[in-house]
Amino acid sequence: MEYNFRAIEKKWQEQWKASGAYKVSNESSKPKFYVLDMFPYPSGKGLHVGHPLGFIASDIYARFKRLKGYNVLHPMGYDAFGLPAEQYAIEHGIHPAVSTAQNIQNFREQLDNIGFSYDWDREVRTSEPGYYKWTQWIFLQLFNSYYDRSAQKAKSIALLVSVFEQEGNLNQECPGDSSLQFNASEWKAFTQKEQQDILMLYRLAFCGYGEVNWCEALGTVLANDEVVNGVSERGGHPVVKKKLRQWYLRITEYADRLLDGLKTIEFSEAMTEMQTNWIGKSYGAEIDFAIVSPQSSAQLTPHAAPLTVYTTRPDTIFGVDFMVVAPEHELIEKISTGEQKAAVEEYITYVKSRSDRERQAEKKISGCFTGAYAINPFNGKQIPIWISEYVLAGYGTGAIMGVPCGDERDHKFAQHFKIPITNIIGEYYNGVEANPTKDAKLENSDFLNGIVMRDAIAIVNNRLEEMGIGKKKVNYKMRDAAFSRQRYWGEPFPIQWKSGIAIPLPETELPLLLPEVDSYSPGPEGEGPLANIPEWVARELETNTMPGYAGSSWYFLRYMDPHNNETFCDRKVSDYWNQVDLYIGGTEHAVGHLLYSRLWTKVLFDLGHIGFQEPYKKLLNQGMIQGSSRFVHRLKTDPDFFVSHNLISEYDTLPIHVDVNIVDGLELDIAAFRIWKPEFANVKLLLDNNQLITSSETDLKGGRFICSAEVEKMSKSKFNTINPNDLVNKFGADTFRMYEMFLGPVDQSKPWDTKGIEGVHRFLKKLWRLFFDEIKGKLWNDEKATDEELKVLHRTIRKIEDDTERYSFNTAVSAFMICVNDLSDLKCSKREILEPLTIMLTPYAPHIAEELYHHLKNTPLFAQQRGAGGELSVLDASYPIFQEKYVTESSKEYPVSINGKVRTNINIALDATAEQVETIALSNELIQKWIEGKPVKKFIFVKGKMINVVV
RNA sequence: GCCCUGGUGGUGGAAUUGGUAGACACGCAGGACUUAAAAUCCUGUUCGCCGCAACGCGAGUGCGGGUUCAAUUCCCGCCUGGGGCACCA
Repeated sequence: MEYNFRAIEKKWQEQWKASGAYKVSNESSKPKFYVLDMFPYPSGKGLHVGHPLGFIASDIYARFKRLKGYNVLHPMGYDAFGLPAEQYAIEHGIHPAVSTAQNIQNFREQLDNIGFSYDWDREVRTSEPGYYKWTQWIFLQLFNSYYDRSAQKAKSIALLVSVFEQEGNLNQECPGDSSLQFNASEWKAFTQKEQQDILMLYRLAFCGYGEVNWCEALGTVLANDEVVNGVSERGGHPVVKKKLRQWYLRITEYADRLLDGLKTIEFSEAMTEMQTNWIGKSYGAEIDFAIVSPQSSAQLTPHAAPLTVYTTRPDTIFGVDFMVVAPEHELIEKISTGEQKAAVEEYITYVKSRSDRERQAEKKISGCFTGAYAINPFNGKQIPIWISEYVLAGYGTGAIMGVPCGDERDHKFAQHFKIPITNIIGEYYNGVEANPTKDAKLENSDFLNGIVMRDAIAIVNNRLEEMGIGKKKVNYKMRDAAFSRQRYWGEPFPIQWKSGIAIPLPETELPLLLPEVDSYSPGPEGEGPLANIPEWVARELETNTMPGYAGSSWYFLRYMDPHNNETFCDRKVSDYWNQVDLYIGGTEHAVGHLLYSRLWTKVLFDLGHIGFQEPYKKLLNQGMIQGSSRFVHRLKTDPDFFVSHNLISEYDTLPIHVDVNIVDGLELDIAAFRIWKPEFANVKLLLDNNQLITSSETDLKGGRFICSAEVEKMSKSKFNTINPNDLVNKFGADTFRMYEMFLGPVDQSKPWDTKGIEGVHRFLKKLWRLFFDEIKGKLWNDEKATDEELKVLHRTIRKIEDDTERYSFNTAVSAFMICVNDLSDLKCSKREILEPLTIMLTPYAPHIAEELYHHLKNTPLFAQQRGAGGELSVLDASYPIFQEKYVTESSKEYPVSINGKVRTNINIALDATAEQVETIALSNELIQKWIEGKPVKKFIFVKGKMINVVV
């Protein structure tokens, strides 16, 4: 009987489906465990081998926990709204709902192939009305809430209104406009529109104006991704910044809580750092500088408005040699003087054509003097005001003070424009590069001279506050999250506009269904496609739709209670399942999805809808599977002539992508190549041994055609994608699952390489042969296991359990291999050993495990024990328990090194004392030889590890 | 420009992070079985040197320093692959 994986896998997949083996109940006496994958966007390209890496890891962990006696929630669904489906609709006229459904079906087939343990009854699709009804509902919660800063939590906006009626906004600083102040009677005197405009400045979901990438030629707004070098990626049309009405989420109010929450969850250090950097909390000060402009060469005119800069280093105020304001800064127009005006305008025009990204990455220093000067409030020094693209309008006040001796970028700026540099840190500054130290004693700093910079910060802050020209200020890099898109394929906002007032739809009218449209093209004036629908516009409904991250911000909750029509998720149910215990996905969502879903969770918590405020207890990042592309090299002068890679230095060639599937290692399958594309059918190939072959020749004359290789993103256009289906067909799901894990640590990025998959497949066949012999048939028996066999088993139990628990799936696979190798050597086919092994293997290779388990259990004895009709599945077996007594050793082969070099091994009892060990070791002949009679300086003995003799 | 990650045999990786570098697997070489192939099994496989061999010696975890009895692991300085950026005053 041989290992017929195709029949076995098909049989058990059907059986598990029929028996509802993966159905999960919300009620159980077992402890709960929630394992979640980042749900995929169902793209038209289908799954490639990179996708399942995380899915397999989570499936292994979920099945492992199930065997360990947990009630495990392990769902899957689709993040089904998104731009690609809309793009596809524009190009092909196919409704996004239709193409999305097709893609989902395709994904599902691929997923089913691999044998995941998802409870498909809980599937969610964010684009289904039954789902987005609740996305809209949560949006209304956000819309109807504000952030109470003193209580540090979200509260109902109705509450805020009653506060305003009693005391105005005296104790409720306005997050949208900190200068806004009114008392109770003023509030009551406002018109309804005025009141609503004010409330908008408080709401957690609010409407405002913001800049977007606008492409006039395409008549649409573009994502940053779609803009390359100031033009649209598609078509290369110019893109400009345009202000549009936008919805936002007031995530900035939650900055501190998002920061604090990181301490309560297990994210990787890198991930925590990324989120921390994104939030970007900094402590500094805002300082007002008076401005003067020369009216004539002799006369300086003061300006009414000051230049306010934000700095984290007020202690360096005497080192300020110039100011830089962002090119968008509103002051520029007022302060730039006649002589400089033209240059300033020219510079601003140049900057406008550039993206923020380009501006930041630019190595070349650019800038323009405005002609105006700021006055240092402490010593009256005139400081030139420049504009430069490296200062961004969106951060701080959009203006900085340049301290060249302490900041590298300022230093380069000063050097480039030959601005004299004031040294305030003495020998800490070497004149060549800036030194951002806080340890220097200040010099050239008036009343701060001799004070350590670190201490000077508070002194300057106090002085500025006394003078009324500065205040301490905490700043965040993070900005409020833009929450609207001028697109079709997303959730409609449940908002009507009446006389400029946003009115939420009553909950009873949810879901507000996404209407059918004739065309998916954008609406007029940068509005979304919904603006093209007369009925929609007539109802005065919002024409924007929600962004992709809306639906994914709360999907983990819907899985818990997916069919509930009364509420997004029953509170009792969310109390039971609680946080996601293990969340697996890629780092690409480090700051987007992961931050937004944390925000939504906190708001839902504040409003009392759920009982926890961090969605994910533990996050595991899977590495990216890269593609390993192959290239053939073609003569530049002759498109029908290809040169083997080892010879290209002698020719002028161009690399061309070739399908990795027709290259074995680096050797091209020439016959397959000629068939691959018709244009290659008759080409000439110069082989590695300098033999030239033409289309008619099949004899390779002992040569090979060698390709070159490069690691790139996995993508269809690079012909380096591998479809998991092909591998599953060839080797089976169990082999595929184990091979993906065997590839390396799950969190490490690596290029895909199929060539080792045979080894894993051989392992499963070898395991099979412990159970069955081709001639003798059944091998397993009920003989008593020997100590040695039990030692092999229990070592394996310890290793697999430990490795699985710490997500080291690659080493677990190798532990299985070692175990099966050992058992084969021992010719052990005893049930006592094989049964626990089979159970342990279940998370990794469920199909073969179930098959073998059933063979083992297919005896009258077990049938009797089970009773009539008793279901039997390895999925619910109990995990073998490790027993120390089988693996304890009494002695160890100690490596002995002399002066750090290992010279020999000696076997010493583990319970030997240090003195005994020293005596034994030093009397050893070989060790004596190496000591060469020299005195022993030091004898180091690390129990259970090694011995080192220093002479 | 800034941030985060990696760099170990021919290849993927192991060494649970100071304590025997190269587990496990691929590939390769040789052999057994076979008419042959597939499958399977056995042996060898970091590099260099000496040698018939056992053994032995030396080098070795990107490069150069350092700390230590002991460094893939810790520190300093470089080189380099990959990923991300709204980067921060």
